[in-house]
Amino acid sequence: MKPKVVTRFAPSPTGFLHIGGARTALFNWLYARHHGGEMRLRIEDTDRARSTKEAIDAILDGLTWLGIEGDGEALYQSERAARHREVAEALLAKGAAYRCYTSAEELAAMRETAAAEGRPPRYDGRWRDRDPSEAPAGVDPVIRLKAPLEGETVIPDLVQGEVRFANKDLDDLVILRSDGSPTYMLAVVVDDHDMGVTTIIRGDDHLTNAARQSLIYKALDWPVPEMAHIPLIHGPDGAKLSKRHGALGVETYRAMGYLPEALRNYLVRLGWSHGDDEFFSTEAMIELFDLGSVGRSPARFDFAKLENMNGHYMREADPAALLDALGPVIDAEEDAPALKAALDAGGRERLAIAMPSLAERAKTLKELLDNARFLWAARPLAMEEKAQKLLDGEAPAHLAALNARFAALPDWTAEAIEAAVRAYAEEAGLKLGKVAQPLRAALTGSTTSPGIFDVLLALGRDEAMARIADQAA
RNA sequence: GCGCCCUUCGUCUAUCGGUUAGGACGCCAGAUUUUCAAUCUGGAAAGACGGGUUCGACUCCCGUAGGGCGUGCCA
Repeated sequence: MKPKVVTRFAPSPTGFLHIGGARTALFNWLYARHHGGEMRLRIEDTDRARSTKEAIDAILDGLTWLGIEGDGEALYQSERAARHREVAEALLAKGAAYRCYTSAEELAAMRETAAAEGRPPRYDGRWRDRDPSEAPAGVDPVIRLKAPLEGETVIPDLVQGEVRFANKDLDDLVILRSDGSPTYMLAVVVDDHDMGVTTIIRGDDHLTNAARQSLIYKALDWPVPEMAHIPLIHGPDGAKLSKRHGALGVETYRAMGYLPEALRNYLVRLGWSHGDDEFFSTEAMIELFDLGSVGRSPARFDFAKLENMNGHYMREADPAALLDALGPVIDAEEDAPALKAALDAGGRERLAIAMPSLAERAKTLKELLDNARFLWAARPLAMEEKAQKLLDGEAPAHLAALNARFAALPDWTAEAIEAAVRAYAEEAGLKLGKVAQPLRAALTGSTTSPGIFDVLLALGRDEAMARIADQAA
């Protein structure tokens, strides 16, 4: 029987959780869930200078928002330095590693000559077999792995297939720095092993590292975990995803009004497919996800498709949940304070009533919010040019007549409102549009809005009639 | 420079030697409609290039071009 699957997501907290990291986390999570296993979290904060508390929180918050939960406590790599050092010493003791006293200047010179001679810049192994007694005084050595000189290292990758590296191309990497701290290469191997990780799923920018790490595993006589290197996500222009090209923190997507389920669905389809299917519930994703269906070519991030999916999920969402999700979007608005004041002054009630109708026609919560602003706009409404035109001719008279009918309605319900407007149109011998458009203009100052009856209802009788009166003859 | 990876409509992808190369987003046209959105119908749109292998290649092999990643006492 195969051991329980354990995957891990190991971000380095030097920035925020960007879209590529989010997808890596998602794949790890799906794979673990699919196999009834666990996904552990590890914060790779070895680089103290560049790791910040804010970044760690942003990553954790981002994962939570996306609905991706790690199992068990998150491991902080920085707390494991002693263990890393211990493993490096053990390697040294068994002769699989050695102390190297080469200075930074020597290393630089080495690379320079290599470049000049057109050779790959690699450490030349000058301390590999040197006697420790030759060590220069006062120099703190690093510990390097005594990597094999010949043969090849094969990574049986679950996504990439068998990837081969000639060992001669892999030099003796540093595993412990001169200050006694572990390098990433060592720390990753030790932590993955100690955490019981069975399957490593990460970006294919780590593919070369996989070979080096594989060498460390072998030197330690530890089993090499299964690996899957997934292709990176590129920006819309095909260039590497950078801060200028869509590599925004997930919290930015939240502020832009995307729903986590939509982002997740979009992300899972970037690189992974299941026939012609596009939409997957969380359960379906977990059930169907497998690494064999992950492609090997990089994908471009496409906001248009994300928006489409987001619209889909917004239409399906619970209106009350949408109202809650609006928070971060409102905070990101330039006029956030005024907006909140308007919402508190009755806007929220109107918004709640109009929500189903609003959600139907917006692709993001940001768009929804923009479309909702007429709800709490101050009278007299500013008229768009095209809206103003709808108020010409007979329109003011019709508005006045409608207001009279509205005033007489016993109840201000969707049914009553619709019946009244339709009856008026019919009696006046007008197509509904002839009545609805002027109404829309008077009520929203615009030519586009949610369904007119929904607008009437959301505004409430008093406000609606007041706005109509402003434009009536 | 060297190593590794990649290459089907504009984008995400299906295809796992034999298909009119399918779907989705976007785009265009039409239908519907109280506007917008949604929805429905239809349309334009792809195998980077050159060689092989094969009865037959998008699919396998080689090369070229293009792209990506790596090449640190960063992670």
